[in-house]
Amino acid sequence: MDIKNILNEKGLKKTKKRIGILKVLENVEYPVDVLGIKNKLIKNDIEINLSTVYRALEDMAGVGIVSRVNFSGDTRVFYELQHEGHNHYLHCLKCKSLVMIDMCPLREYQKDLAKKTNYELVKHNLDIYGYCPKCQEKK
Amino acid sequence: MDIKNILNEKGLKKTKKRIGILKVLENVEYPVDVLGIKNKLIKNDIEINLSTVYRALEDMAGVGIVSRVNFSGDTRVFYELQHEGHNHYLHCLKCKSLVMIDMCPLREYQKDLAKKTNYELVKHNLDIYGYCPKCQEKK
DNA sequence: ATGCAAACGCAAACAGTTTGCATTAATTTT
DNA sequence: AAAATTAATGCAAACTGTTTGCGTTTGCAT
Repeated sequence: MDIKNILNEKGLKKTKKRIGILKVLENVEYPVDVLGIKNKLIKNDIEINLSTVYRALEDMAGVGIVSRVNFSGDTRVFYELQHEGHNHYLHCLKCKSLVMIDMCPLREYQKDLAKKTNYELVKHNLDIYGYCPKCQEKK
Repeated sequence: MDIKNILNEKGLKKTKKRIGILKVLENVEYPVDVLGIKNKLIKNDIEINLSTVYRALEDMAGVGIVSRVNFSGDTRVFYELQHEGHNHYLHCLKCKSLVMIDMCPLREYQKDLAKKTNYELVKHNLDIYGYCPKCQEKK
């Protein structure tokens, strides 16, 4: 994703704060929530109001620059850059750690399903929950 | 699931309100949110306080009678009876309709993944998003 | 029937998110 | 390059969904 131009290309204004948000998302391994983004910006000396972060992300999600993610048992909204592909996560129910799953077993399945149902399918979320090796020991 | 006895079996007290909640969940096609449950109870002349619904569901989720569900772009928590199997949903992004997907392509995949990662996997969420046939016409 | 713990209602607190409005900054027009 | 236009921002307040403390009620074991 070309952070330098994407905002203008999508009809949004290219501001320091929005670019800052995109850089945060670019450097982060997992989806971040709004407060997390604000905190990372402040570490980089970019003062920003929470509602600005909310609005920027909503706008950018609207034009497909970022996408919303949410996880079971957590009411917060997380964001990530809109990936060419898509990500799936393995969650530890105890320590809340997150591991990305590379392989997606659903591409073919989604195609079949689209045919059967006549839906036009655009994305899917897959999250798998369990206990990581460390937390199994503790149990 | 045997609504008559499950509460006592799991060490919870069998009250009218909790039984009412379970009956609501039994008669509902899709996961319901807490307010939805309260409204359905009131229609059945069961007055109940919202916090009672919250606490009852949390307790029942704790002992595995019900399970929490959440959907992309909606921060509310939904509940359903804990199924022997599990459910996956097909979401229309426009009209927000929900269709249950019977077949789960992930059973084998989850087993493999558990072996590879040494996680003890307990559940997964799969939600597929797109546009239903009706909403495709409107576009 | 009595006593104890769990379940309940109510009000208040809380967390995350959204909104209205006045101000500032980015892009467009001149 | 300056002026005009419109989007983006900060701030305070509102709002929604959820949680908590506490006094009262109910279910259930004794």
